[in-house]
Amino acid sequence: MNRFKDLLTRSGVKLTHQRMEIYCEVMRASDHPDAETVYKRVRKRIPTISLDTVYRTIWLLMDLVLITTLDYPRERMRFDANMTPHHHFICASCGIVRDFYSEQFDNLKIPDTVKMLGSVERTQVELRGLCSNCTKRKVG
Amino acid sequence: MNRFKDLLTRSGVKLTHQRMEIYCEVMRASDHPDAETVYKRVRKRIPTISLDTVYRTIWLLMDLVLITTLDYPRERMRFDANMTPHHHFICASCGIVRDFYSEQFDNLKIPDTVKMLGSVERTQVELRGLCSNCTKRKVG
DNA sequence: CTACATGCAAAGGGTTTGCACGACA
DNA sequence: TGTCGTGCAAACCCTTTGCATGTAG
Repeated sequence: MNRFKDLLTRSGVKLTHQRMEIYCEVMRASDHPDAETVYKRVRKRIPTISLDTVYRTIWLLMDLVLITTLDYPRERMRFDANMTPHHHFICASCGIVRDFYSEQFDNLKIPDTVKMLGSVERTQVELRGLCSNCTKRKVG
Repeated sequence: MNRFKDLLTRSGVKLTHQRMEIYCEVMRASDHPDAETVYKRVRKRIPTISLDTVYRTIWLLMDLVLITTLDYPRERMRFDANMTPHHHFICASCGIVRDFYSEQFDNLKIPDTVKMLGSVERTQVELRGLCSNCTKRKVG
């Protein structure tokens, strides 16, 4: 929590109680809540908070790398007709997604802790980073 | 393509040229297009096609497990303040996402083919299947 | 004090739906 | 020929934005 305050201050961003409550709420949650859910929960403590403050704060926290999205970079839905086992390299900057193949990744040993959660039908590895194009662009 | 026709017929679904073109287009694409992009491309061959037919066909193809989404199950955006390395178990039926930890998965050896695509900063494994709740529900 | 954050309400944009017409089987 | 699929346009819903007010630093 102190780390949170420091980071906000050092980033030149104001420390409001809305921001603190929203961050706490997402931290506390283990169910990967959506914006609406965060909003409802935070409203128990700050009844006057608005949904758009939740959104604005969430994007702020993402810029500060304090939280992430479960989904791919903020985008519309994208589709894939490649139904053979494959994996994804995702560029964090431009959002491009490249398929790649790896027998090693196709056959990962499923941890016992996961077997208790349910049955696994598909294994997919996601590697995130900077694609070579975006790397060049940042250097140049 | 014959497999496609068979599957549609066996599913009691009509084989229209719109459906064929949309499936072909998603098959052919290697860039994980969104609905709008598929729409634009298919329109070159069927100028009168409409965007909502693209959407309806895409959901149909997903039900037939002929294509997938890059994203998590059709949903709103969800957030995660767990910034320590972790992985996800996703239930294909109810959409619940459970975190789990695995040092093996944290330290996967990156294939050389990926190193040529760009630099990897984060490795995350996604295991999809049926959670124990949904398994029970289907059996019961 | 002053710039930045918030709340409200309205706009935006991707996706879905109702309905009448058209086309596969 | 009957049923299902399509196109159109409007509805829907999540998310974003503009603006006046409030507040942290």
